[in-house]
Amino acid sequence: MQEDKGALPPKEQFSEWYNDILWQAEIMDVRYPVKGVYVWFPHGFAIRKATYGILRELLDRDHEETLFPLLIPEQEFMKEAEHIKGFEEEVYWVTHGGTTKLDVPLALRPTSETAIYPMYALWVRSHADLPIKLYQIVNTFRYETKHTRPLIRLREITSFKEAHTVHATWDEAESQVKDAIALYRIFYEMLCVPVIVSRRPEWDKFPGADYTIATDVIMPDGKTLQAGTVHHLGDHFSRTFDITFEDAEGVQQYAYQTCYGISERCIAALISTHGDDKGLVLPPAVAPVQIAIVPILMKNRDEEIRAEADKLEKELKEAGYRVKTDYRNLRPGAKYYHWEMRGVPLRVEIGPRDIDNGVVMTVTRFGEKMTVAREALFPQIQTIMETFTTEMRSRAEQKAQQRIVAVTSIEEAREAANNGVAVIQWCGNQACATTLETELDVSVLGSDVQSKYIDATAGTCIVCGKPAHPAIIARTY
RNA sequence: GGGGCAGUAGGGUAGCCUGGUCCAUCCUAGAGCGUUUGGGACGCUUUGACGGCAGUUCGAAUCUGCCCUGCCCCA
Repeated sequence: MQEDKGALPPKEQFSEWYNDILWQAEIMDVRYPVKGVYVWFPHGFAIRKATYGILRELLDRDHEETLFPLLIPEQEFMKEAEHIKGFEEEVYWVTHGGTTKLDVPLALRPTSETAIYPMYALWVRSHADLPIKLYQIVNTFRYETKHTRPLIRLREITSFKEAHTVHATWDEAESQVKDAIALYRIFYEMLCVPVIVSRRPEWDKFPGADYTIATDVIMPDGKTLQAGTVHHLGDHFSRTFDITFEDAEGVQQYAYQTCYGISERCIAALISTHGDDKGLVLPPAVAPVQIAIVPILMKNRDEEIRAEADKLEKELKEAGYRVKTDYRNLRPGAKYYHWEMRGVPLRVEIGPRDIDNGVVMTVTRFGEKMTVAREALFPQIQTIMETFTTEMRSRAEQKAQQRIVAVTSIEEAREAANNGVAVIQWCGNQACATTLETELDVSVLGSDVQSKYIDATAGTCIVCGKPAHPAIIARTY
């Protein structure tokens, strides 16, 4: 038993596992010599491309994609007081052009409100221009002072999908918030990643928002990862940036806005939710290689086997699958480990015995082996892929459910939050939240929790005993 | 923000305390040739490293300082 043959640390050691899998499954190269910024390997980038393809497809149904500049002039950036306060310690400033000091310092966007909204002020004239629903997928910069981590806490976020909408009324904006949450739910459903939706506490909302709804994912070590936020901006930014429209009666009104974002944390959630001791496990929808064909080459029948594998590859590609045939000069076992590490959902083996019997061997990433008649392969493969996706989803759901525990005392909460998400009753008072946060070393994620595993029944506050509603607490990334 | 530990081929490491024989060890990986192939193949040949700058010294991977980078703990 040689353990160190490219094997991962066990997933129970999540931190080590995570760092290692990024390297071994060729997702990110962390060796770039600037803190907090990393390089996408082609395989990781292909996962990103497929994942963001889904996100784009969902958004494109009623949004338009756009692209705003990376640089934001200081005077625009400084307009919204709360917004600045939320970001001022994290902004990178461009102060020079060559050796010349700039008259106006330029911020590298930490998020694009202050880049987009001055333009919205120009674009929005009448109620007929509304609603506006735009999004962009861009890189953003934040000078993180805490520990940076690939895909999770970055100084350059490379894959920030941010949508910015403008509406005539507060209610219409709220309805957009609900649409956005629904959209994020579908997105994570397609990644087979369970999420918990909740309303962030007042002190934790987006700087300059009326309120913030967030989606959290429970990681294998029990900490939660914020993997999507939706903000109702009210009219704070429209007042600041003077985004007004003429209503049907001819009166100038301030517009109402929302914005919502998802970053490459969704990839971190994808990897962490599904991966196992052998490597990545990817849903077929985002797997760069959906089917790996491993020909079992024998010297005396080499050409015949290659011809069969080629034919199989051609047919699978014509059926629309992303397929790779592995002709490398390695033992078959080495190839199995290779593709398992990279999360390929289905492996198809074809060797002399199979050819003689008119079959192929199929093996899913969960290790389920099946001999399938060559003639009957096509309907079978589709079924296998669908069943596999369903199985991924239910395994992930089960793990998530196990980590969500409703509790009625602070001691129980300590225990539950140490292992996942504790569902408590909370009166909504910040003092009670602070008590919990400091005593248990957790964060109050939010209230108005939307999850099928969490009961919405009211009760009494776990800290002060006053009337309360369910809230969730956890250790966070 | 505070404290601790570390940086040696592409990856993982030995050597450092006690400076010299270290043109730096082992595993892995890469390249070439050949034999192999139903769960991590084998043989031969070969490539490749002391984070950066300064200092101490006859001599530095080894000691000192600063910088850069990474990891861990605490707020």
